[in-house]
Amino acid sequence: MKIMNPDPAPVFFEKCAQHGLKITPQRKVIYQEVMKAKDHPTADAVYKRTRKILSNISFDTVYRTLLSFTEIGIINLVEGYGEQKRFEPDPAPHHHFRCIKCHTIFDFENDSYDHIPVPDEVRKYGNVTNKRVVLEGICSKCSKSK
Amino acid sequence: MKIMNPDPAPVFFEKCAQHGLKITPQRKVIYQEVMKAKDHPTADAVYKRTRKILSNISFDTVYRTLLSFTEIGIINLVEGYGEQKRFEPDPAPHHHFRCIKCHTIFDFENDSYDHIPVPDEVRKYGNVTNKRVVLEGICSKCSKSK
DNA sequence: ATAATTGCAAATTTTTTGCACTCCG
DNA sequence: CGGAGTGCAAAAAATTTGCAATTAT
Repeated sequence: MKIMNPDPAPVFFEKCAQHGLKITPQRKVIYQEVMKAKDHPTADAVYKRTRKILSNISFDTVYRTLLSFTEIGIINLVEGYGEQKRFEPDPAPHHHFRCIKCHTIFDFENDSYDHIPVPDEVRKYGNVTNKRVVLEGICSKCSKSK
Repeated sequence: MKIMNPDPAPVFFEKCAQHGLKITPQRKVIYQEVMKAKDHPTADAVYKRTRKILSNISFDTVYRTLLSFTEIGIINLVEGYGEQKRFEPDPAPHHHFRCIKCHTIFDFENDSYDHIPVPDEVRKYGNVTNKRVVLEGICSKCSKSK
């Protein structure tokens, strides 16, 4: 027998319980689909993927659920330049190379970047919970197609 | 006699000439206003400021002009999370502390951040033209108002 | 002269809000 | 049962596109 919709990881249930979010079939599917993503999907992309499983789920539910997940720290938002929101399912610390033409974000890991010190000066602004190095430039694909 | 609208800095004329952008009164005013900004204004904010000088300028002109300026490198876009675009008039290399609650961006300079090396691994993605460290957290104002 | 730019308007796209119905706890 | 969550719909906000009149080179 094939398992069609295995339950999400325990962390999902924990986080939801911690923050008083109810477990619904929609949320389970959205969680699975967004965590499965290798890219940085938009809400619309997640919506399209979830529809293959829950054919009558609404975009609003997906959109609001992704925002909820972001609030409780299950996923994150990644930086863009005023385009659509993009979600980051990967919780491991990592850094970004962003193409300024096509807006693709390439993830990479770098131990020394992870450990850059927070300047004292910044402490006055607030409490740093996240560090990321953003490198920008033109990706190889875009520099070819000219 | 009072100088009402002094000409923009020479770099403005140079950059425009370099990229074939024509010098128009609108562009001169938009340039002056955006460069004067101490914050990271939205197009709408720049529009409101330019209207005080050119009372009949349209939002579209401001919006498109800011995008043009971004393309030719007079100003930059700063990273956000899918909100409105925000423009960065400061050309000096600097880094950002972003409040994840109110989305305020605090600029800071840091020499060692400026000089972090680009990992070899990243070269395969494309050519890096810009480096920025983005620190995220909750700003002191937001952590008070709770 | 002529090609770029502007202003206006409309069309898209993205995000937010309201509300009745449903369902989880 | 009661409040949180969903789906539908509409509203609001932001961005993009088309075009005729204007203007810089």
